[in-house]
Amino acid sequence: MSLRERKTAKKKEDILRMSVSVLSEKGYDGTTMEEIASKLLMTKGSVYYYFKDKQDLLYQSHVMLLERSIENVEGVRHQELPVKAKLRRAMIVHIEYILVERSGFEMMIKPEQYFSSPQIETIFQLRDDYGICFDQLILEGIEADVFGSVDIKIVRNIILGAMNWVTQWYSDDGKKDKTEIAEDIADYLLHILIKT
Amino acid sequence: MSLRERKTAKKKEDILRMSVSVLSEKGYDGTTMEEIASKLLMTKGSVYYYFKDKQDLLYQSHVMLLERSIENVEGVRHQELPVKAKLRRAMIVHIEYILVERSGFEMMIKPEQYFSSPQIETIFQLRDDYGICFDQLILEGIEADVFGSVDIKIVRNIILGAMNWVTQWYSDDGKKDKTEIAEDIADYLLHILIKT
Amino acid sequence: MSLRERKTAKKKEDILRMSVSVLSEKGYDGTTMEEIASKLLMTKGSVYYYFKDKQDLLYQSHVMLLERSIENVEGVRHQELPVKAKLRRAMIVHIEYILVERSGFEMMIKPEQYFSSPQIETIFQLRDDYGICFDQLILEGIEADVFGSVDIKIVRNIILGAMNWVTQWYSDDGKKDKTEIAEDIADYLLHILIKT
Amino acid sequence: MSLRERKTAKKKEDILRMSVSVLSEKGYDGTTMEEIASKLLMTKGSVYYYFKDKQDLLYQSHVMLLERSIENVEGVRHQELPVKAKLRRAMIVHIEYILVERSGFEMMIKPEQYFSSPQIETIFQLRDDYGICFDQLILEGIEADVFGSVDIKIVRNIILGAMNWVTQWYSDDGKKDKTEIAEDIADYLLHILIKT
DNA sequence: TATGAATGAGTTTTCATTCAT
DNA sequence: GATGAATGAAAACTCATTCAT
Repeated sequence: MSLRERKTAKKKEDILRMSVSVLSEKGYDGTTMEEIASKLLMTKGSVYYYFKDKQDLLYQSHVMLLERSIENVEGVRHQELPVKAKLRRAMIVHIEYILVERSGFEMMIKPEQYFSSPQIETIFQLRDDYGICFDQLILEGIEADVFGSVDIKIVRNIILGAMNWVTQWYSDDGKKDKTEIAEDIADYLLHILIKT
Repeated sequence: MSLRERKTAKKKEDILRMSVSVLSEKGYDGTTMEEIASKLLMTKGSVYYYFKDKQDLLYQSHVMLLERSIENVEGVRHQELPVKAKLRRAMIVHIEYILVERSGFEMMIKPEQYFSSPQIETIFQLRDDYGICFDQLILEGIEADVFGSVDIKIVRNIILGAMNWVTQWYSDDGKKDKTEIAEDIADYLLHILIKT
Repeated sequence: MSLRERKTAKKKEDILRMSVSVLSEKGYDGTTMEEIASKLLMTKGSVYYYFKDKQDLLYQSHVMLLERSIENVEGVRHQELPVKAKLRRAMIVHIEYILVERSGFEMMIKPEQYFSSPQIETIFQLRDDYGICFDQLILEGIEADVFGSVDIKIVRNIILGAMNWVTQWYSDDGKKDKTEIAEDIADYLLHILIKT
Repeated sequence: MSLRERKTAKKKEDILRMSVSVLSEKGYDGTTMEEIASKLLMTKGSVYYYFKDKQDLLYQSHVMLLERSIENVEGVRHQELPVKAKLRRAMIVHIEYILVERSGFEMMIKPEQYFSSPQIETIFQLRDDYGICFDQLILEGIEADVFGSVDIKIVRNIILGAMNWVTQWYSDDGKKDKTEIAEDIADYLLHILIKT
């Protein structure tokens, strides 16, 4: 990759990162291109140099977010850890990521509303991949007879829902910090799986 | 209340109900007043006769939804049932309601994005009231020594998150119907609370 | 005129009076039918029973105002007074009327903007009649050799302009009351006419 | 100021000028943004690029008009002329300006109707400044013992009223042209001031 | 007569998008 | 590559007016 290409890629990423943050604060329609641009000290026109249209920007932001999340969890999945600890870790990482970015997962809410055919498939695919990461961690536990034989799909979604909801209620000024909250949630959720 | 007044109230409710449904399908910005109106075989102007503006319509829809949810759960809370069964029932009722309204619950996600000061407080109050219903059910269980002594706030939010997330993944054409899914989720979530 | 007719006429006048006052405070476009109606504790519909449309209401308000003004000045014109005192009196009456109604003459400003052919002629006719009242007072003075031989049309308009402008600057909380101001203005204006 | 900036400023002024003219012909509410734009061979959108909203456009038009008027009179005030001639000149200039712009002075009538707090103060300030120009010319005359010792505030307002009213009755097809009318009015008004 | 409802035409306003420079 | 300008389509909202009861 030439210097030029690298510069462009970097700029694109900057835009995406900012776009994720603005988008998740104000929502897709609440955010204007003007706004994203001006937060980056650019003009609208420039943003259009890097992205085809607003759709495209939202889409790529979305994909970036999902890919990062997957990387996070995949990272954990390949660690050498007992299965229970591994799932626990994955949950903690996910929650922390959400709380740090404080963002983005709201915009995951209704992808059908904003994307259509070629894009929506990718999104769903990534979402699914993400779910599957957890499925596999659960499956591993069941096979190791550490977890009870639950309905994986349902339990996975309970876990995802409980975790993603955290942005709705967690506040920095409570007595627990992000990590403590993440640990607590993870521990409670494990109760669903642990064999007794 | 006179006949006329009752008719007006009825109309308002019709509009609210439709508005909830369109709004939750297309989102706040994706929904036009035109659309809501035409689905009710009215004209925009008529809708504006009943509601000050789009904001107002959205706000009242939202409030209606929350109030109904509270009624639902309160209804369960006053039933004569063993505490565990009661919480289970409350969860099932909540999930079924969400799935039936398939519904404005997405717009519950970021109220700050759409409402401001005088309204947002009411919304948060109602949300809180709703949460407290569950808190009390949990507390009852703890006091009856049926549930372990969990951190109520965290567990309540895990439960709410897991339940609300259901709109994201449940599909009518799976092999389980709404009630079965609701029961399954409730049962799994009870594992978090049940003393072993 | 039957009782019924008299009642109707009375109601019409009430509406006109209120309409003049609202109209002159908020302007033609700034005033809604709703507003006029509600100030009279009526509904829009009722107002439409008495007046064909908003146009008509404005027009008749306008005419009422002009006719009253003419009556005022005509009243003075037929008094037995020396010509100078008579003109002075007419001016005072006019200014007081304007200040008491605190109204209406602003809406005289651009009749062409609001009225068209059949109506505009009447308005102009009345306006003219009003001007002519003053013209005749001036003429009387010239013929009596009390006033210099001025260009009547110009002087009349100077006088009208100076008088009508008073709503723009007179404030009740100054040290002079309405009558004093009216007298002062009248006296100064007479300087234009008085032979030296 | 760069070329670009100058171009922008020019465009803004063009819009203002056109807006003044349309506004004064049709009144605030009678004028649509569409109309202003199309007279400038622009689209509505473009006008909004330069002005925040209709309010803003009207406001700035108004201010421009007032500022120009002040400049006009100030220009005269600093000429080397005998005081009586100077006031006469100022009046003529004012009347001519009004008749040429045939314009926006109607909207001077009820600024409270269209503007509110931050704007209205500026408007009133400018109006006042304008009045003060005349006050000073009058004062000069009194001090030079050319004018009698009149109540300046009242006389100033008589003069302004008489002059501003001219748009109501002057018609190009009469036998006198704008300048002649202006001179006549000025001369008559001087009678109020001149010592005898 | 009076009125609550409904209507629709008209206006303001916003914003993603394009494009010449 | 970047940007200021311009555009136009879409949406919210207003209000005079009508009409059945």
